[in-house]
Amino acid sequence: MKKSLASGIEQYIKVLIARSESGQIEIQRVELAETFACVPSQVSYVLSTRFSQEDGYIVETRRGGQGYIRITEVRKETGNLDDKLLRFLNEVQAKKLLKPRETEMLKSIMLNVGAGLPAEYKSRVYQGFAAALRKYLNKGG
Amino acid sequence: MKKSLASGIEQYIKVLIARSESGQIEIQRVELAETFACVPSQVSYVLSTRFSQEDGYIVETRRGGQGYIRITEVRKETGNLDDKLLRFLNEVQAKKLLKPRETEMLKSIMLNVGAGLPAEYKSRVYQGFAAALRKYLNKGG
DNA sequence: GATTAAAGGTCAAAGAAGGTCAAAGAGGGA
DNA sequence: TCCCTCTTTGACCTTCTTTGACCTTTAATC
Repeated sequence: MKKSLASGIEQYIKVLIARSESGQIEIQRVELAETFACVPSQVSYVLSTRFSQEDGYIVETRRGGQGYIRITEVRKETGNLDDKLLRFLNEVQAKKLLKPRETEMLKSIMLNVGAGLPAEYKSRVYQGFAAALRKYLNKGG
Repeated sequence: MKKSLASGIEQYIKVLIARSESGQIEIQRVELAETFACVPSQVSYVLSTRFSQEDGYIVETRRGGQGYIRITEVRKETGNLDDKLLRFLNEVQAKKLLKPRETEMLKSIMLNVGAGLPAEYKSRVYQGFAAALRKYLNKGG
């Protein structure tokens, strides 16, 4: 059974991410399309079907000259900032302090905020967020 | 990943400011343009897109002989950022994209997060938050 | 004071990405 | 075969960047 073009691109991206120390890569849509000899929108298709937030990835893009597509893997290793944040929010939700929709919203927002920050600030912002959320919940928000 | 000319100039200016004790620098448009081998208006472009008041800078200029461009980093005006964030969230809620409880929660959390940040990153984090929230809402969260 | 040179300002056009969406194609299963 | 889903393509859109021609302001010079 022949692998689809989409799967090929998917694998390729995943290898790139695996090889990166940071779990984050930047690609150019046209370049990747050229590599696979396909139209650029094919890359968009792969990103939307296999690198969604539910799949554990954050995708940020920039248009114009020197534009890029940045893909960040939200890793599951303990000690990882993103993972810590997710576990924290899960705990909070388990205590019925947040509704599911609220939890999902906060996860989505904070992971996206974090993806755009250099690591040294990400930690700080996440910690500030956790403190702020605790404070909010304690006040009987 | 190659950076755009605009980003390069942006970073260069930010380094100059960081190195200055006063948080204020003076440059000459033509000189900077020559440094980056580009047209002078490119510098104007960078200033208008990345050194606006919203971004936390004040730009003053003087034409004629011995003209200059003075860029001042504003560090105290953090209250405006809060106001802006609150207005943004109010607008979002007015569009019925967030429930009142959610809006209040986000306001409380983000103001607290912001309070713990050095002014120069607060703007960045708030902007990232706004972008992340928009992204979340667009996906039909 | 008038003139000229030396800045910076503006704006629109061209260029360089990525985004979107719908239509056509390909496979697999009932 | 017929359908349904996933994939592939391409036309067209939006956003951000780069460049250049032309304008305005200010200082220096005559």
